[in-house]
Amino acid sequence: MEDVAAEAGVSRALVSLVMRESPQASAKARLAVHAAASRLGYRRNLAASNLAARRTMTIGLLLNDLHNPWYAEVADGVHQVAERAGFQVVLATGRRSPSVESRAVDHFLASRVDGILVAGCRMPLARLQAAAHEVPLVSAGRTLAGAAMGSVSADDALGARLAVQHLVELGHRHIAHIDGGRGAGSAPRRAGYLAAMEAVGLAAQARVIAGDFTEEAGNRAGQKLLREAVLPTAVFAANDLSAVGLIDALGDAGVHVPGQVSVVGYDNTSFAGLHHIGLSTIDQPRHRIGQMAATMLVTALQGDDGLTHVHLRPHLVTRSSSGACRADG
Amino acid sequence: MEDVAAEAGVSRALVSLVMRESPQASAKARLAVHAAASRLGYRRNLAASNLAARRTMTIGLLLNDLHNPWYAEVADGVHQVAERAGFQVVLATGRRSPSVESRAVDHFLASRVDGILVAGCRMPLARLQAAAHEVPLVSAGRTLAGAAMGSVSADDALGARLAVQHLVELGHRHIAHIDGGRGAGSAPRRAGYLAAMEAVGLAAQARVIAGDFTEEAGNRAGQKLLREAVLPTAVFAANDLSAVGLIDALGDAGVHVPGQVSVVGYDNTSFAGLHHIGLSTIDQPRHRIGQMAATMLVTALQGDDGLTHVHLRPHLVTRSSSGACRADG
DNA sequence: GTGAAAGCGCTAACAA
DNA sequence: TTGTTAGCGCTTTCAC
Repeated sequence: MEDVAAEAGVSRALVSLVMRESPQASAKARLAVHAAASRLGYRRNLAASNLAARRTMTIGLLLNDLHNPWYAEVADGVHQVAERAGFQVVLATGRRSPSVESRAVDHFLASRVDGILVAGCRMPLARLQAAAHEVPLVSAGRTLAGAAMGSVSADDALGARLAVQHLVELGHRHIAHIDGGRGAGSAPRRAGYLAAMEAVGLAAQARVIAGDFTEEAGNRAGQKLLREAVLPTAVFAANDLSAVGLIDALGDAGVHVPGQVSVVGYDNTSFAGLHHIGLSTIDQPRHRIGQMAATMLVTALQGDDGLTHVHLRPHLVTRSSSGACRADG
Repeated sequence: MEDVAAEAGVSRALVSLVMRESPQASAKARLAVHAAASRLGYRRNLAASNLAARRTMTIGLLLNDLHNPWYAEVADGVHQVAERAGFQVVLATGRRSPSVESRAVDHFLASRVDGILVAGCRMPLARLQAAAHEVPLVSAGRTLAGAAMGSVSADDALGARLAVQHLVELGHRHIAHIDGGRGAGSAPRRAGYLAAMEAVGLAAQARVIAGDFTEEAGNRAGQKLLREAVLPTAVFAANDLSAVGLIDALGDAGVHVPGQVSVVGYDNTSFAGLHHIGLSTIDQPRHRIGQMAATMLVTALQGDDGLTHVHLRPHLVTRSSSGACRADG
């Protein structure tokens, strides 16, 4: 920095101001300094800068799983908001492992990020709670009841209700549900399904088949249904993958979708939109989740400590896997 | 740190040693210091530490697009190697935009990462070149001819050859290719296809149809083929998405796959393995690419400056979309 | 806009 | 093992 000041023929203090993009520096000074800096190949040392300034203007974003495009969309929303507010986003991945997540959070904390955003994270609540006491923390995608932190997620129970309502409107009464076992979101989706069936007077027709969010589980569920006396006229699967597995099992048995059985999935995964599959499904406002979570965090960082828990509305996407109920339904 | 030393009843220097996991600290000292640290809620300030040590033991990994699972697998390979070597990996995403990529690299450089890994990046070569002069840099997934940097990628021409050979072995002679336009990897795949056709004496039967790596393009290509006098008996698509679009178009026209037309894709995307699709395709060793790239970078960081350019072998994955040539082929 | 001075919290080199 | 002594490269404050 010393050298840059000399090269530009100004003071060290001015160089510092320019590098920080302070409005106190005149336009010509700015130019002179930048020119000198690039001539010398100088660039500010963030470690030194952060150390002296005692803040980093950085937020750490922990993504549970890079393989899942869900997180990519949340990250897009986060980046958008954070950058507009002048924060750098640094990413880390938990690779589906709580201990890796935990180390990532430690790294964020050691790096003195100004705030932390966790997307779909699985580490123990107590661990997160502890982190939240060091720095503002918001969870995206998973509702966390913890104190001192915020969360933004989609309303899974509502999503399930939308799926059931859609099928009911198509005339279906025998609507089964393939659930997601102990997976994330499985419980509220199942509860939402049961509540919705009851609300339309179909509690007696409700039927939950165990699954685990895999294609394989959807396939098994399909084979199970096919062995029974009466085939339901519609199935609501807890995610798209099991919906596809189910459709496959039905197809192998010569059962037409949606002619004989309608199918609705959940998540609006990328492949759901492939023409070849055309799955009706429930879409989560992933981008909005990211935006809101980032907004909440940025607001908290700016002093207005308004960490709350918000639920966003999912919506139905209708494609070719759902249709009118068959005659004998 | 001062406080921790007091609390543990030891010297500041020892605390520093313990926090750095130096073997010079005795086991009991280690325990005492850790206990004191957690009692006081102390954690090392990485900014200060990096500043004083003048290295960060960190490598920056720039992923071109989080939405593409390709990068997730590369990242897995990178993490695995980097962590074993004691490096922290910090992630950033280019969001498919060269300017965003460029800013991410600037941030890495300002943070004084020890090395940079770029996966599938699109920023101007000159820009990367400049970065490579500040710090060791390796490109994964894209071969970069630049000096002072390494690269690890898959051999696309070989992948195309594998696809053609597979179809030839099944008895096909009329093998068309839907290409990827100006997309990444499109050119070598097309060239590999043409070379392979020529190598087996089928240069006259070679047929390239323009595409752009989308499902829509595959669909259009299918409709185009269907309008022609003779339908090829097999099609090699430059990626899975266009292969699926093609299969869809064929299906709509009542053409059976693989009974009448065999289809091979490229990339082994997650949906290719769905039973419902069952696409034969070319798989890239994504995980290996990440591992090798990280290994190359770590090696360079350890002084043995062996940055080179390596090509890894892709392989064929056979599923249900390819089969014996139809009788009149 | 400048210059000086005082750290930020840590590592590193050395002597004890 | 320990205490000491210098910085690392920057921001901040304050008087000028």
